[in-house]
This record gives sequence, C-alpha cells and structure tokens, in this order.
Amino acid sequence: MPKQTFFNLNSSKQNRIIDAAIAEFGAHPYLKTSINRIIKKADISKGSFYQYFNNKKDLYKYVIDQVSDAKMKFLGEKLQNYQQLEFFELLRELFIAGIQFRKNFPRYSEIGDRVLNSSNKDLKNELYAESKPKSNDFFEKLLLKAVQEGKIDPEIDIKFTAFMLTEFSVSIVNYFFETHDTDNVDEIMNYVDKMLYIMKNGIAKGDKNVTN
Amino acid sequence: MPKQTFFNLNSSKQNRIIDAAIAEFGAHPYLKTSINRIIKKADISKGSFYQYFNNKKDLYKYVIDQVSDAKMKFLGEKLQNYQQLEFFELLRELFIAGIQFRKNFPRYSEIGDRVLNSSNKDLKNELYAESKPKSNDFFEKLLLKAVQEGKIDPEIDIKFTAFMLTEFSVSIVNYFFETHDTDNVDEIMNYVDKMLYIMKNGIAKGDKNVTN
DNA sequence: ATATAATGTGACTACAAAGTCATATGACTT
DNA sequence: AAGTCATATGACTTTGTAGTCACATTATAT
Repeated sequence: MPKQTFFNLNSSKQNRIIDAAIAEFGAHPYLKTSINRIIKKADISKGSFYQYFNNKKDLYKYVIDQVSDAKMKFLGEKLQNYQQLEFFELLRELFIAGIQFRKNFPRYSEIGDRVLNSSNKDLKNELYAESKPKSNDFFEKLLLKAVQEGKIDPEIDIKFTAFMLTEFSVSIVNYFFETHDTDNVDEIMNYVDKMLYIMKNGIAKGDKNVTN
Repeated sequence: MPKQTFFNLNSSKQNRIIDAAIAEFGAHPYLKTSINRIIKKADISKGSFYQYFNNKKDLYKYVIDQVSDAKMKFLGEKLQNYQQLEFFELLRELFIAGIQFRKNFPRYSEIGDRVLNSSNKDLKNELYAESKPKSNDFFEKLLLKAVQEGKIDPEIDIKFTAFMLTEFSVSIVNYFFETHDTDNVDEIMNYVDKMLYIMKNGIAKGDKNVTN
C-alpha cells in the first residue's frame, strides 16, 4: 500500500504519478520498469517517490488494483442489463464488454496484458492473489447457476471449467495479437465465437441434442 | 548460435556450461538471469564466455533448443505407435508422456515453464520463431488428420484450436501446481481427463451422438 | 626447439538500477 | 514573527549488470 503521504497529495498530482506509472508498466515487462523513468515522467524527485511508496512493487500493486477495479466496475455495470440472458449469451456479452473496455481504456489494457502474461511466478502469485481468482469466481458463479438451471452438463467440474474459461479468455487475446497485427479489436469476436462453439459442443464430430 | 569455439570444447566442459545455464535459466525469469552467475557456476572466465557465445540471448536460445529437442525426442520415442491411436486417445497419451518427461527431467521442465510463461513479447517472438510452432504444428497436424478421418467436427478452426490446446496444455500443468502442492504428478491426469471430456463433448447439457 | 595459432583470463569500463539522507522549502500554529 | 511539522529535493552510495581487452597460457605445427 502507498503511504499516507501519497493519499495526502492533491488528486492532480496523484494522477500524474499514476499515469506515469501506467505508462511505464504498460511499456515494459515488470523487471525492466524503472522508478527513475517514472519519477522523471511524473516530474517528482527520487526522495518524494520513497515518501509516497515503499518501493516499486508497492506502486505496481496499487496500479494493478486500480486497473482491475476499473475493469470490474465497467463490466459490472454492463452486466446489470444481462441478468436474464442464457449462459452462453451472457458469456458472449461479457467478451463484448471486455472489448469495449479495451477500446475505452487502452492504457489500462496494455498493462493488463502484461500482467496476465507475466512470468515472475512469485510476483504473479502475490499479485494474483486477488485478480485472477476474481475472474475465476465469477465464471464459477455463472456456471453454477447454469447447471442448476439445467443448461450445463452437471458432470463437469465447475472449478476446473471456470479455470479453463479464464485461461481460454486469455488465450484468445494472445492468439489474436499473434496472428493479427491490426488494431481492429472487434475481430476478436470471431475467435470468441469459435471458442464458445467449442465450449458448447466440443470438437468431436457429431450433433448434440441440446436440451432446453 | 554459439560460436565454433564452443563446439570445439570437449563435451564435459560443454555440459558444465549448459548445466549451469539450465540451472540459472530455470531459477530466474530471463531478465533476472545473470551471466556472472553462470560463469561462476560453470567455473569459466568472463572472457571465455564471450569467446563461446555472442551474449546471453545466444546461450539462452541454444539451451531452449536443446531442451525442446530433448522433449521432442522423448515424446517421439514414447509415442511410436501413435499412428493407430484415435485422436483423443493420442492426446491423452501425449499428456502422459509429457508428465513423464517432467518427472524424468525436472530441470528441463523448470526452464520450459519459464519460457512458456515468458512475458517479454519481443524476446518471445524471437525465440519462438521456431520452437513454438513446433508444438503448435503438431496439434494442427493431429487435428487435420482427425478431421479428415471424420473424428473431429470439420466446422472448427484448426489453427485456432491447436493454439488453444497448446496454451491450455501449459495452463493445466500450472493449475495443478498452483492448486496442489504435492509431487504426485499423476493426479494431473484427473484434470487432463476433465479437459478432454470438455473438449470432446462441450459443456452444454445434452448428449452427443458421436459418429464413428 | 621455435614459431604460430588458439584458447583462457580477470581486472577494468561503462552504465543503470534501487534506495538513503542531509538539507531546503513550504505551510500551518501559536 | 517565531517555531514546528510535513513535504520536497537531488547528490550520493551501493550493488548489480554486460561487455572489452591486453596479456597469459596452452596446444599445434614447423
């Protein structure tokens, strides 16, 4: 957690610092990020930095939390309208909302991508203590509801399936950026639909008599 | 590529260096790995290092290639009879072999995990110019064959599906190690089977009349 | 035995990072 | 106006890194 001194700052200065941090953490993998560059960009002194934060990780965690909260809030608002949707429909809307978030807050997304692929396992565990479980929990709740409503195969392991959905979601983005150099983020939906198709029907040949 | 001077060394010295490198690259994320530590462990001088390799990345790439080759060779031997196996059976065998490899060569696996999770996109692209497609290609070929044999839904996007399988194969192992602190690697097969079930049938409720 | 080529060495340079601290500046209180 | 407390500063220290190079050692060929 940042120290009290940071929160004492007027919000304009706070934002200047956070913006500089977001830029830095979005531009480099964590281990290559530099406090020196951040303070330069934010136009504060080295000494001040250490009066606001304990160290780089302190700031990093805070920034990640902010971004994660922003996304949750954004998705949460969108989802209010979709309560009545069927599981796969809802999932689809969720991805659309995710893409919208990406469009509206590109800086946030850059840093988010970095975090999701971050390798440093120790750091990752520390950071993800919250945010990945968040997404997992969310999928779990959706799945549970869908099973109860008889929409989803009750045989599945819900925790594991939630995990699978989370990972697939990340993979989709990775795949998109590895195969498309474009900025046309909407095309991601192609892959979302492909993924949903597989999750729904599986890939073994044969028709499924989906019960309603 | 290492310089000729490296290959001129007797294999015992070569191994000493490669072993030190594997230990280092397995123990730290790439950006934190240190040539200094490697030469210390391998008991060679700084000057020698630069007579054998151009830089750290040079060595890194070489090590990754070695590990990747070893794994391919191992899998190839284990799966000699794979031609007559049905797609999902084969996939299962593949995981079993992969887990065996992990058991037999834990050092190799450590470094493999790091690589697969590596965040540095630029580096990743450079490294994977060859080796990632290897695993990807393999899945693609399997899928293609299975589609042709009528075992797999021809509707699916093979490239995309192969990618998802590749990524998830890694995730599943991570998931296991994150949720189970045990060394009983066989339990991973529980999750593999769950994954295969979903990939086969999907999660939507209803029976699938798999055509044979 | 001598000359030549290949290999080995570690002190050194150059650089960038995180973190510290004595001092300066400002703001608020008495 | 004087004194006190919070905040701001940047030069400095320490630590680590990659990479270089003049020289030492060893092996090979003549």
